[in-house]
Amino acid sequence: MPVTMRDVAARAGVSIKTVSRVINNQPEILDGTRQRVQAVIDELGYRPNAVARSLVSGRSHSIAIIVPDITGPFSPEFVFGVDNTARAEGYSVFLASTRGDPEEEVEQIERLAAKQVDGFILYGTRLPAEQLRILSTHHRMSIVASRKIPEVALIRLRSYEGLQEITTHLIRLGHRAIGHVGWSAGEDRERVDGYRAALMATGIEVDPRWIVLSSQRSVEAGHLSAHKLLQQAPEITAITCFNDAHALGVMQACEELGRRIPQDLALVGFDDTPFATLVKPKLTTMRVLSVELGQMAMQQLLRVMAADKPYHEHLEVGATLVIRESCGAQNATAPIGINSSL
Amino acid sequence: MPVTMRDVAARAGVSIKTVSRVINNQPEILDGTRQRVQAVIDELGYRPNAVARSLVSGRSHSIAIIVPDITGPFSPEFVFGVDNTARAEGYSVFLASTRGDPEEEVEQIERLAAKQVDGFILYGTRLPAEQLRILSTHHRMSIVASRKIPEVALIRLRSYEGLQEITTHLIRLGHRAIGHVGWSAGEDRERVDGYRAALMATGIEVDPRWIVLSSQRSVEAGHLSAHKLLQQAPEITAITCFNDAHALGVMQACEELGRRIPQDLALVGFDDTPFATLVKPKLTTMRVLSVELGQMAMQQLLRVMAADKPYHEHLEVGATLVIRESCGAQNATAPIGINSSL
DNA sequence: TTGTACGCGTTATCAT
DNA sequence: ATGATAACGCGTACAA
Repeated sequence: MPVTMRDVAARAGVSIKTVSRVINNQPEILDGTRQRVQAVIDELGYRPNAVARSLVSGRSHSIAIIVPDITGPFSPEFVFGVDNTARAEGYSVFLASTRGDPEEEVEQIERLAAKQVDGFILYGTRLPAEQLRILSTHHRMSIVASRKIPEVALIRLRSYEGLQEITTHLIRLGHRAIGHVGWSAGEDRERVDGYRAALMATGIEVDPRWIVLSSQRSVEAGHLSAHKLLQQAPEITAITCFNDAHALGVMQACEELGRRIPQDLALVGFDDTPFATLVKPKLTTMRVLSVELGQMAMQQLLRVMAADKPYHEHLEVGATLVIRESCGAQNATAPIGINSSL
Repeated sequence: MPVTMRDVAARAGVSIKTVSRVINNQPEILDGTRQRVQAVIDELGYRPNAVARSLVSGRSHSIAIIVPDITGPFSPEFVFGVDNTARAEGYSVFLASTRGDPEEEVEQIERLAAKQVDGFILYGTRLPAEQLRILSTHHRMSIVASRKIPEVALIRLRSYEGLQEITTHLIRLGHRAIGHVGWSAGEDRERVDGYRAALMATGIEVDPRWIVLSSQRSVEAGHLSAHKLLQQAPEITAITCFNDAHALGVMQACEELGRRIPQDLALVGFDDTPFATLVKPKLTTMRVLSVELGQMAMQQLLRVMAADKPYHEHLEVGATLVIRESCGAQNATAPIGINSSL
């Protein structure tokens, strides 16, 4: 049914190869024939079949992004960044959400590998390091994570250092009993660990009651965790959070409990989601440049795909502390949120 | 380099066709041979090449979602809904952001059509109705929009009726001078028009000064529009908005101008983004079930793809008024936001 | 039950 | 400069 090169060739009275030359702008061809063939192409509305091309060339000019949850805090921005760079380089983008299920992650990789995608970007993968190393030997991929994963192409988000910085900031403001509303799944515990490290570095012993972990990253999860935390450790004067969503949940809980922020309790988030500037008090948090992160990941993947041997590379990306109102910092400055557009 | 059916066949001492039968679970085969072949498949780590399959079958088991902006207010949820249903049906999903550029929209469709995707979902397309009609004859597609578009498979979001309902609600609360902070692009003016219609139905003449349109849909755009609106028409006592982002911008402006919400000014949004319940006062808005919308679109596309002739179908999806605090309704109830998870 | 041979639409290698 | 023909990896008549 669709028009093929053969149809064009027949109609133009030339061979298939000549049509191929015209399509691919190859030089060895008379201007006359080229124009004649081009005319037929336009007339018949011929469009090259990329699948047939892929079969021959072995390259699909498609890549895949695997994310746990596209609706997550900055997945959309990340995907946007990847998508931009990908298209600029002539790649189409497959997107797959795995709901944080490691098995589904593997399934999707298999399925898309069968479709001959040229590369993968794994964002916030839940797979263990060893499995990622093996996958990296079978498929070209760039991994974006907070963990350190050996022998892969990785962009590491410095979450650990981020929470270290946040916590240290609170310590400098005079806080000693600092709680953490956190999250954990698989090997990813960077943020809690950064929080712990900062306290220990100052010689403060971390009371286990100060930490409440959840397997969710929603506002509601933060809300529940905060209630539990403030009940079992009422002495705390500051709370660090896994992300802004958790922080917002904490704010709700504080309102219910009558604890004022920042007077009675200092609070900091992580991610600098658009919410941060829209709540009262404005949320102190760590800013992550997600769009840029996506661009970096795609660029790294391009290098991985271009290399003819296994290519490992570790890049690190920091998060910057954005001091607003919720932490009660004296010299509070309030930068304009870059994520403020819906 | 990769293992092919031929390799498996040779190693197992059978023909290619026999391997094919094992792969596709066809019955006419001895259990003995099946197991022997399967063993070789596992041993060699053979994986079928979906590209070659596509070339033969003409079906790619891939579909494409085209959105103006993946980071938009409910694009992620929509994509999530599509993705879920798609995977359940064995489809992989291409995603392409067009930044609202109609030309890029067409380019992406062409590019992905060349890759033989089995269908398209166009979400919030900026293309004119006539062009969409033509595209629908060339490609299987489901279109999600607020407009009415003839002769295509469409899921229409009842934005017009939504703004009608919102505005009527405000009129019932006693407001007469009602403004609109809006957006327009291409043929899509449903929301302003719904607002207008409601006022006119009550016999209120719409003062042009009451309407400020912007080409952006960000908080910042709403902020600017609100300043302009309140300056040129200070008499208004209520504002309807294109979306929640605009409404948040209006809130910022009101704070700067010292106009209290809802006492001095009633305010309503549209979309019921997670923000809505997190700001003070909580935002009255229209809820759109984006995930479900995505599922519907994919299901419609499945019908379009299954049909052997052009298949047109018009579905409509409403938005529900969620009354919170910002509109100053007496009998305010405050449903729990369903979008509250980050 | 199993195998042979051809076709899917394109690119690439050789001739001419 | 152009063309015949063989791949690419798989499915499918049709034959054995």
